[in-house]
Amino acid sequence: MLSRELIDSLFPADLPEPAYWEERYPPRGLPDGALVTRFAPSPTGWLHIGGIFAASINVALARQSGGVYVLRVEDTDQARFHEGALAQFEAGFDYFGIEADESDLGGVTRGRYGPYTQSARASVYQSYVRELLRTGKAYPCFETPEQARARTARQQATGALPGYYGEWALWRDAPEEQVRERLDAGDSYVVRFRSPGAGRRVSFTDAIRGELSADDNRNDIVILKSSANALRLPTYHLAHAVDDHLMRITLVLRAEEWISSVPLHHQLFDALGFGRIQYAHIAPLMKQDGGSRRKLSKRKDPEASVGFYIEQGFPPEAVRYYLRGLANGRLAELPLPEALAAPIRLADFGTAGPLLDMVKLDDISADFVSTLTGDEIVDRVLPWAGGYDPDLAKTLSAERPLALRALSIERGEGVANPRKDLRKWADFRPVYGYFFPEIFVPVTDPSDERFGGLSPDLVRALAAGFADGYQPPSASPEAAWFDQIRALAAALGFAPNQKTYKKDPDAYSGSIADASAVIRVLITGTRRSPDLAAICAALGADEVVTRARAVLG
RNA sequence: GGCCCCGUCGUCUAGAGGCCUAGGACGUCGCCCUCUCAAGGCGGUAACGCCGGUUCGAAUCCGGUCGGGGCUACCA
Repeated sequence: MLSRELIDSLFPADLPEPAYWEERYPPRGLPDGALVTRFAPSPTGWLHIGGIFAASINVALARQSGGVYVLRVEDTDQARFHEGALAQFEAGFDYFGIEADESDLGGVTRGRYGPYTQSARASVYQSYVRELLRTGKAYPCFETPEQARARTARQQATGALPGYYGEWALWRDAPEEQVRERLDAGDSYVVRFRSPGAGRRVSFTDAIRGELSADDNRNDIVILKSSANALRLPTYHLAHAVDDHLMRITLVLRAEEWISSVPLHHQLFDALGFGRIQYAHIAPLMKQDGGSRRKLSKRKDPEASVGFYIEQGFPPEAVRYYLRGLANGRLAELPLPEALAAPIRLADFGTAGPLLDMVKLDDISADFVSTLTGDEIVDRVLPWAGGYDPDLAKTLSAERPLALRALSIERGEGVANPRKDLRKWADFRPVYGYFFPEIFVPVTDPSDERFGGLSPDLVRALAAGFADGYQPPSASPEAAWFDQIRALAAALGFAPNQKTYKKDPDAYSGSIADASAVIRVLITGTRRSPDLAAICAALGADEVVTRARAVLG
């Protein structure tokens, strides 16, 4: 064992003892059953949608049990730190309404267990590393990265298990003189954990998966990164043990890729003298890729990034509802408000990774939007457009009454079967844009394919006839308004209905549906729209006639 | 290579030995409604990865196998 004097010389003289931290971060004294949870992302870019998934579960678990939800930033990897990631985290959490009880986000520390950013807690970890060194449960290791690579290569070549253990662990029991020599030479070192693992099997309980077992860890993993770094930070494993213990977390819910590390983490907690914490490992969100499925990847899949949902303007309620249903299948069968209010149960989690189904999300989203009033929709589209479609934002705020008229067609109060044509705010322009003269692009070419292949002459005749004799919808029923199109179509040789047309296609110019499609395209620029009479009422007679004439040149 | 996790319709899942000729939802297909959509109504399609075993009886238990995913970093 290395001398106390040598070990202490490795750290600042004023570095606190572990007892200091224990006192500074006392047990929370919460009632039994109150869960203290956390979500701990790394600031390496946009938050992954899986992060929102995990964060929402953590908040729900904390809130429903009367506990606390902590947001911790794990920035121990300085090389991968991404400028702006923190702001994007904030934007993401904000969008989805996920608010931490304790965090550093926004530049303000809320909570008395902070700081909640690992790079700001370097001395906390160091106190514990020094303690581990003093008690011989850790040791300095001077193996260089090149040597480590060579070691791994040799292990692979000989079929040995990779890692730093047994005969490969050259610095595990190095004599003090040797250590001192390298230190004097100014060589950098890392600190490794002296694993007590003896190659036995261990078993443990996962809150979601139940009883699990594995080979015990016997690898002397690195716990404190190279002394060559200006800021000496720990690796994930040590940081996890120290932070989750000191922040008095009671449930560590994380992705299943960490299951393999549980034996190691137990060793670490034991060596540190910490009580073990309950783990719950959730399956990652997956993506279909050819014949197989893989983890959703931020690099390859746009829908993996939280930014995607914000840019597209998916209502957060819909996304949260969908995600909640993925967490607990039972909740997917409940109506949205009930599902969002119902408790999440760890035991109800599936253990296989679900595929993210964007079609299903669209369906949920369309359902949700159909329950909103026109005012609510405008209030949501406006801020979205402010960021992603400035022209639309301008138009919308100038023409709010028109927008409300547009959004009252076949939706809103008293409508038994509301339209479900809006899934996300980016849909607004393609679906409702034609209501606004400022952003509407008239159809001027009579042979435009949107007219369905009708002859240009017929298109012009329809347009002229409609414009010339145009009767705006009055108090009269919509059916009566449509009569003018019927009459016009009949005069131009269109069949009065589909059935008649189908019986003898050659006898007609087309069916009433074809004629009406032309009017529709003239007025809206698209073959898909709500009731024509209602649209024309919203637009006003002048605009309708102008649009109809656009194709006459 | 070693170890770990996972495996019911295309997707999310219900199912904890007989209630299962496997249920629901989304998708998809057909029909109805209809001036086009979006919907809505009705109906259909479609799954227990495979092989053994235990049992009177297995999607459910056991073993194996195949497939997918993960860990095996001074990344988390």
